[in-house]
Amino acid sequence: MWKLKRTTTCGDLRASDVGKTVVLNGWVDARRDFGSLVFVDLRDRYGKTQILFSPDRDRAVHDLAAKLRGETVIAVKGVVRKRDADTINRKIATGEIEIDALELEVINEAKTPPFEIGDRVNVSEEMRLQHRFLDLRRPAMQRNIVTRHKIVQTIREYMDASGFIDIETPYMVKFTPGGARNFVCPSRLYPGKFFALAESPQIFKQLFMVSGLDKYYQIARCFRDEDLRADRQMEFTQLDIEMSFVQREDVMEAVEGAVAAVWKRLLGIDLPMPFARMSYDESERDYGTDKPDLRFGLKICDVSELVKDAEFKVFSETVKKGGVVRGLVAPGGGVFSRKEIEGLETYCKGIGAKGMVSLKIEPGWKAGGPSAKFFPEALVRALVERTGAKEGDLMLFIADEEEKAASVLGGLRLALRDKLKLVKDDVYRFCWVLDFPMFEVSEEGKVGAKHHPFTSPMDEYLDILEKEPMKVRAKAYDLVLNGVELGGGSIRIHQRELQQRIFKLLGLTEDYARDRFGFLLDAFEFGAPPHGGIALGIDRLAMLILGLDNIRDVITFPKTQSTVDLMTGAPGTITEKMMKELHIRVVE
RNA sequence: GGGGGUGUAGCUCAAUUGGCUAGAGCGCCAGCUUGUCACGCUGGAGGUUGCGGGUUCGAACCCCGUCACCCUCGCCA
Repeated sequence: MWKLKRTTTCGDLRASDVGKTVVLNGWVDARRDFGSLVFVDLRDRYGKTQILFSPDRDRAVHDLAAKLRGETVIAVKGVVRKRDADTINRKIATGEIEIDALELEVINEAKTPPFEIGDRVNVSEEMRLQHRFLDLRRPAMQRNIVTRHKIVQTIREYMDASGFIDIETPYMVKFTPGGARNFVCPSRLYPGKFFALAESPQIFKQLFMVSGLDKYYQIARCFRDEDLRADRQMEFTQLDIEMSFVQREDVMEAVEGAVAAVWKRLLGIDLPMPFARMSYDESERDYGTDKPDLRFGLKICDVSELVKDAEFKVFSETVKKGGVVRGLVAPGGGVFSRKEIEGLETYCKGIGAKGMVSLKIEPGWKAGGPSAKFFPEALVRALVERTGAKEGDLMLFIADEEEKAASVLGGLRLALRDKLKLVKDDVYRFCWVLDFPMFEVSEEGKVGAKHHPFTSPMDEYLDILEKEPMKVRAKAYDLVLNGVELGGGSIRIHQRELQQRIFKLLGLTEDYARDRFGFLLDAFEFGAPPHGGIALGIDRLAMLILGLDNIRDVITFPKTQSTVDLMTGAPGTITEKMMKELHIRVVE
């Protein structure tokens, strides 16, 4: 039990509080010992306050303070005192005052921490995750957590004000095929049967619409047993939304409002509305991806038509075989060394390219580089005109089948963004990507849903659904920010017959579809309204607002890339007894 | 499962072509210090160079294997 309970925090006191007797609680951030005078910076979530321990005031208190170590939890009672003009610390909010200590209580001593608690030292992430409770004591991490709180708070206020209601859905659900792998939970009551952790609240929120609850939202945790990335954790948080009697513009408008409210509150920025819109085809063609980074140019150009009869066989043969030749311009890339250009080609090969052709633009429509001799002046002139290249630039071309050329150039475009430092901080370019294909073909040739199987096809494609499924476009939309997919959604199917047609196209037998989704199909027969929604990644949103490149810094206890919690050691084994009770056995 | 990067003191890093007792800053310990605020000064302790094996007169450095962390492809409807 400790005696001195705080009357204020370490971030509150100002010159106007001079003369007050206060009690502060907190952690020793630093101690500066002058033999006689001892200064202690006391820290809590709200800030830092300097405490002065003078031997003239109380010898015993001073001597105790001289022995304080970093991170010890203490309580100090003292008088707020104005600092002399030349000893004011402009770097901290409480820098005009200090506490003249009368009493000191050591509440809990601390061992020397494995790393310094502060923002100025770079500590390896491994070390931080192992001692996350100390890492979270650092001001930078506290700022991330508070920002995340403010984002969620702003969203909740906005959603409530817009008539949305926060409704919870189960996390323990029935396994659903397709999509992300589920985590599975055995139950002692059902041998051989398993719950699954929800990969998303998708079906439940659709059923809310059937129930007439309309305008649903939830800040929901989702669980997916897939490999991790810088922007992916096995459990993550979504802003999940579903609305009835809407078309896609209605959903997009609602999301834009919520996002704009967040940007206004957190960054003071008025986002231009509505956000940019782009079709999936346009995005793939111009940016080589379905999540374009619009903060810089470097659009991809198709030059197939210009080179189809060229002497340069790599180009002409590719076009004759039905492929394409596309390229982009690296501004000022004429100065790249041969090694740098080779580096770019290696990068392209790493993401699936057969090769990369580069042409420097030299004075007088001349081309430079190893392949230059194959490019007569007229062709160079045409290429330059088509791509908009200028003297001193470097044109980079990929010849391949269309999809491959697009994706390689999409990657190359981002590599050039980083290499040439083409984007500034604090620029936010939102974009909706629309008109996604309904289906995609996996490597094994299986037809799968591009978004998910509940997405509605666009009306004009209903007739060719079975005949030419790959031509069908969906009423789906993705929200993209600076090349990061923030979220996606769609107008859903609300008729049993259409839903069954889609299941069938995806290769689900009627029996299987009924077993897994029977309740949904049934629901559609009891008066299902047209509805649609979206889900946005809250972790990614927080990451982008904070200018971070890693989702783990906005999650309190994240897993490593190998899905391990370095602090708790999870996952761990369970006892034989538990396994028996759960009717499960480990098989090698 | 594939590709790439990293691993040296408590922490962050250095160590020339394979060659001196493996160093520095911070932190830690002791002492000095009445206006510091990343205090300063003096001294000190601290190393299985991730782990295992190999090559060599000699390995932090080269080779093989392995582990951990990071980035990435596949995967993430």
